[in-house]
Amino acid sequence: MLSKRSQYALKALSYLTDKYQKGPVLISEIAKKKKIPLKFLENILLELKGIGILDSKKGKGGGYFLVKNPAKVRVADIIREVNGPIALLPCVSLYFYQRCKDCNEKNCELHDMMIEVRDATLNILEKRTLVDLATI
Amino acid sequence: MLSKRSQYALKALSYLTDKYQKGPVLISEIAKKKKIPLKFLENILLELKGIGILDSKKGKGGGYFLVKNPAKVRVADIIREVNGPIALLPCVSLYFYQRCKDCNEKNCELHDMMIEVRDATLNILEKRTLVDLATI
DNA sequence: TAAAAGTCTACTTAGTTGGTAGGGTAAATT
DNA sequence: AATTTACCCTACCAACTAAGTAGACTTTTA
Repeated sequence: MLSKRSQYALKALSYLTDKYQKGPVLISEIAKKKKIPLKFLENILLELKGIGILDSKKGKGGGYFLVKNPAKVRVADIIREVNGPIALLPCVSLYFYQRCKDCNEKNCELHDMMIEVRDATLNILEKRTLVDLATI
Repeated sequence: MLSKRSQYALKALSYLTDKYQKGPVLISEIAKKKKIPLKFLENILLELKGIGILDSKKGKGGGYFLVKNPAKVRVADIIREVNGPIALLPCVSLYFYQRCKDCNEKNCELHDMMIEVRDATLNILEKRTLVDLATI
């Protein structure tokens, strides 16, 4: 399951995609429209700014805005950043790979099936971008 | 990600599938062969017995054994029991459905995509059974 | 009746989730 | 230059989950 944090991140990005190239958007506006706790959202947006998807402007007339083209930001990458691995096991994760101790992958009963699940999931999440989350 | 508990459950069931209809298997044997902490495994097997997949026999010559035909036990159902929902959001889960508060599904930005991911995953996990996890 | 084997209850330790509170700091407007 | 607006940062917290550990108890069978 995705964390609330991830859900909120995707929803906030959806809103900012709607407002792409229309100037900064207040955190409080996003929070209200997407029904996200304000201070929690603040923290999430900061993380997204940290990885260069968003930028912000201070002072009057400030707020957050997308800096990357939303058509180029993949949903899978947002989930990886905010939520963590997409795969069901660390030993089949592409971005968070960790060897199983006490189980060599070559003859692991679960390995092949989990690779399949991962690929089926990525086949969807790596093809979707923020544009697919836009509501307008 | 799957919990350790789920991984252990699947591995233990894999072993018991190998030994299907060959009499009870000691917890300690499963623990050793599959490298699972003994007391943790004990607890997991008890849960699996509780849902009627396994049964056990006490005393000397006792142990655990599969009671269901392993070809009829779906991996998806084990994961649901031990790990919980397979879907990424409660509002798209078939067995653990919960309505999103503050977001109506009809016009939720995430809903359709998450349904797709769920179906792609189930398409694999509901077709695999314990027989697919057997090593012999 | 002793030994083997599963059953049950309780506890621990560590980490994560989903927040809340409050002040600090930078920038724009007046 | 002062003020306001709005982002930035640190700390804290309660509840929950994961991943075990410990130890006593009960049942079976040789």
